[in-house]
Amino acid sequence: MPEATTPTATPHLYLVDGSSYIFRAYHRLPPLTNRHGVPAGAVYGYTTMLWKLAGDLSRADGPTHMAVILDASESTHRNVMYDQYKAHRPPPPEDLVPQFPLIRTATRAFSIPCIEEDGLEADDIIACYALAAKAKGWKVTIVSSDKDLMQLIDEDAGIDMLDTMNDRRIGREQVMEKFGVPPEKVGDVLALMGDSVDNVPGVPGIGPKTASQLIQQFGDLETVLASTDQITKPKLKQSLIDHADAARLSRELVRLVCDSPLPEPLEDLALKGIPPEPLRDFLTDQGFKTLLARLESGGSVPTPRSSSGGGFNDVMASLDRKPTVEPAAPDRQEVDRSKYETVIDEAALDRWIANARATGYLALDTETDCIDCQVAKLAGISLAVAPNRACYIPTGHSGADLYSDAPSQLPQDVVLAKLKPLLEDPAILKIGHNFKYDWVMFSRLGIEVAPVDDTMVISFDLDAGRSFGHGLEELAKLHFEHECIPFKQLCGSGAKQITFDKVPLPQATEYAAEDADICLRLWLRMKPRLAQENVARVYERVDKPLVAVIGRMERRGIRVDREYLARLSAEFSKDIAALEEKIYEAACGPFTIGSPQQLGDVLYGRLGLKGGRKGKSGHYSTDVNELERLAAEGVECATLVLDWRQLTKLRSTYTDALQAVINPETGRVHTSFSLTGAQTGRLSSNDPNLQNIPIRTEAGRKIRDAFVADPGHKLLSADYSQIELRLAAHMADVPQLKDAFRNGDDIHSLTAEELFGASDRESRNKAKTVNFAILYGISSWGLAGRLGVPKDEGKAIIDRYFERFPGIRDYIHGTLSFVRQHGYTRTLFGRKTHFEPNIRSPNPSIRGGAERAAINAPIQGTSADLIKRAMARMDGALADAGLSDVKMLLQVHDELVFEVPDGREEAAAEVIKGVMAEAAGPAMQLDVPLDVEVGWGANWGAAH
DNA sequence: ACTCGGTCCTA
DNA sequence: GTAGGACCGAGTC
Repeated sequence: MPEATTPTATPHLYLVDGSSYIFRAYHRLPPLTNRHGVPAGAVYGYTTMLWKLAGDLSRADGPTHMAVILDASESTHRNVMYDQYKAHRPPPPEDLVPQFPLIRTATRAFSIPCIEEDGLEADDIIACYALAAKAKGWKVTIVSSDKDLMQLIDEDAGIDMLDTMNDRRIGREQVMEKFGVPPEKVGDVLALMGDSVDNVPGVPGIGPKTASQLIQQFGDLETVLASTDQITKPKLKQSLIDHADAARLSRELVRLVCDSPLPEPLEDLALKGIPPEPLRDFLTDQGFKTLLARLESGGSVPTPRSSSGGGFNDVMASLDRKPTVEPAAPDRQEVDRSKYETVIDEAALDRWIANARATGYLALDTETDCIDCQVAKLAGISLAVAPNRACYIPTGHSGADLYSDAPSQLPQDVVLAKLKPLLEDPAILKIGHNFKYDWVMFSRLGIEVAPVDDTMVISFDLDAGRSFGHGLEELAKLHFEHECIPFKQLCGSGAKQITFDKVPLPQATEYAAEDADICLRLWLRMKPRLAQENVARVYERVDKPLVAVIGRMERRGIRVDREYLARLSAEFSKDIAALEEKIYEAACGPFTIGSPQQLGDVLYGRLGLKGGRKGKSGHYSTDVNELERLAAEGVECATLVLDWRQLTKLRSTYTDALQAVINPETGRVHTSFSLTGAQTGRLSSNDPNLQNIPIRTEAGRKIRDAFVADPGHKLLSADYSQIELRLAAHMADVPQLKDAFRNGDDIHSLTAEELFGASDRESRNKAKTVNFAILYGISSWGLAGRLGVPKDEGKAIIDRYFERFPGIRDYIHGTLSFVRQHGYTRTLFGRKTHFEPNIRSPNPSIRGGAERAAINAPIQGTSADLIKRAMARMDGALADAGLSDVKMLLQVHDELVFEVPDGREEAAAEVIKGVMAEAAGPAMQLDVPLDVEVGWGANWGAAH
């Protein structure tokens, strides 16, 4: 029995210096990302290292005990000694920051204990464990290459080091080779030479060579300092005399603290094997396919050395080992839903309010009976003040059906009256996830919540463009590997779905309090990153203020003329019916016109037309280009279908749909704007989308007329003229374009002159297309297609454009080289959009797409920043001008729509124009003016 | 009841 | 060539 031999073997403790490892792995490995798009190069390096170490478990001299040691906090006893300690260390690279938490995840996945302790650096913890193990006669291997730790090497006592980066064992001999002194003298050498990274001062003028030589000659630091009279070099002598105190301080700074109590007893670090289960999940989740394949193949699953033949059962046998030691840092505590409280009496509510006041901030979340916050009724409110300290306050729960009683709960007005002073207190920060929803709910209940932080917006400002969304559940999984209770589990789905107010309080509490708890944890985790990753300004100054501004716009809604829409619907229906008859006649029989599949078969099959293109689905393409081609060839059926499509589109998407979304209480349509909907920083609009109301065609334009002002008011529309081209001229620094905008010249005519030496209508149209192509990330192929010319000619035009406007070429090259290097682009106001991993894809079409998007993102994003800045200031500027009854209703990317009392149009126009035109200042001075065109009328169509 | 591709509306 | 959302038919569960 091999087991019989195990107890007699000397225990061997491996202490892994995780903190120093990831810095080195980061700099040595390429900037990989995991399948979530989060940088994971260092994590991957770390994982392979653990894998290798785990493999040593089966070796005769391999580890029996193992722990990973991490740095817990910034401040240690060394800062007390010397306030400059590590003071000049630059912040970690921003694509390393998101990897820190993953290091713990990886360690946990291997079921290896992970130790960190406030106030102690990893080096000190390692020293404590090394000496404790030595005292028991154990062998110790320190897995690190940190020179400070070389002080601990003591081969006679069985302490050595292992540098996994180059797979090298470090013993006394290697230390002698490096420092010229034995391990016990390394501290003296380090004290003399200092360390610029940790800001250990050392003695000026003394580097590794001199330090080593002096210690070899005199034996230790104190003797060196006492023997300056024997030193012949005058500079060196003086420096040692002048900086003796600095040398003594340095000696203390590099001394390892080894007398702290062990955070975990040595015995608890026993490691018999690596259970495959959490490891498999981790490797899958990160997309580390090579390691996963090795795990699945079973051959190289790390196995314990005590096992007879290794293999699966032995691995599983180690499942009963003590769980991974996890530090109790605030956001790392496991979510424990049993700690949540249901608040149903006033004393408890008062206690929670006092908790929040004492903390200074709270996370909160509202539960309602409906996802539309404009009509929803409140079911309850959850609060969280610290991880696992969360509660749910039901106020609107009813029984599960008509025959059961409502549960005991506080009345809504009591709860709101008690919460209102807290929620409106400017000294208490309220944190929500997608807080706009809650803001509108509270606003409807007469509470103006402020100040607020929104973790969804924070996540967006940090990680826009990465491969994960910004929903609470998704972020909980990503940042904490925590699975939230699915809403479906509580309320079901589809026809059998119940509303939240019918959920029994125990389950409702677990779900609702968890949301607030997770929101608070996300805030603790992400808020510091805003400053570290240099996006605090765009969050604080642009996006955060928009939460309440947009909440107000959504609450106001816009008035829609229902009868007018109904008449339009009827009109369209009549025309559609007539077209259908004609189409069936032309097609020799009825079919589903709305089915592209059937339409393709009719055109190219039954009617036998030629030249059809098939897409990847194997069906004929029947898009507008194909139908227009056929129509131009005189195919009547194609013309009819085009008309049919336009009218059915208008009817289904607009005239019918808009009538259905008029809020019965307000008689208005309340869209929902998403702050995180567009990766470039634009807003998006849904339920209904009011950012795609038709304008280009005659029939479509009629729909704009359905958006009307309240009686006694006008709708006023203000839009930026050619804002993206202006920004391109500024950002790419193109003198001709900037001059043209300053002089108010026609920009497309100027481009036509430059490109073609003429500015007739055809040349101008071509130039206009080229200008847009630039904004969208040009390709000769795409431009040629748009212009209907051969690819060569497209390329020639682009070349001429770059020749005439070299700034544009430099902008494109500069943007691409930046995004390739950093993985993201930035707007003028600092907004980031990430493009990893696609910007590095080996697939040219994916990479090309990312490149075009990256060229466009700074321009589109800056435009979004500008109008957002204008919106954030608008209500205040109107109020200052005595125009607080002018209401901002809609934003359509470069346009703002207002409702203005009759007679105030001119005054409002002046203020609005001013705010929009000055939106860049004072932070930014643009080289081009921002022109704003304003119009007003009884309806939106007339306001243009 | 859900997802996907095709289509088409906007800036 | 950029950025979105909505509707429909058709295929899947």
